[in-house]
Amino acid sequence: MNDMDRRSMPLFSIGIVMKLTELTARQIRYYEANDLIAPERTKGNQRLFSFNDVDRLLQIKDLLDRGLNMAGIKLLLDEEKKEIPGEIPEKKKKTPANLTDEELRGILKNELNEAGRYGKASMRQGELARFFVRH
DNA sequence: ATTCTGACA
DNA sequence: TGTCAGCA
Repeated sequence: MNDMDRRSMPLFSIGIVMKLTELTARQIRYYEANDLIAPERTKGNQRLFSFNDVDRLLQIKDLLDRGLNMAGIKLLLDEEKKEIPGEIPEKKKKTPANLTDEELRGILKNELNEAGRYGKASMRQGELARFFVRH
C-alpha cells in the first residue's frame, strides 16, 4: 500500500477531527453537506475521516479566515482537485493556502467570469463577486 | 460516552 | 453557527 492510499484511508472519528482542526462538529458536518469533503461512513453511519479530509478541513478553515465563503471555497477546491489527479507537481504547486490574498482575488475573479458564462449569467459582475467573496 | 439528523424561543 | 431533541 502506497502513501496516497494511506492518506485516503478512513481513520478518524469526528471527535478526533474536531481536536485536530479546532472546528466544531457543526461546521464539519456543514462543510460535508456542501460537498467540500466526503468522509466515509461506518456500518453505524458514523463518519470516518482520512488524512486528506483533515488537510482539506484545515484548508477550508484557512480560506474561511481569509474571507472566502462556501461558494468561493468550493470553486477553489474543485479546481485544485482536478489539477492534482493529472501530472506530478514538478516544483511547488501553489495550493490555496500558499496564495497571497491578492492572488486569491485574481483566481476568484477568473472563476467568477467562468461562472458568469454559465448559470449565473444574469448576475452582474459586482453582485457575483459579493456572492463568492466577502470584504 | 459518542455521533447523527433535523430544526429553530 | 449554536444548540437542543430523540435515536442508534
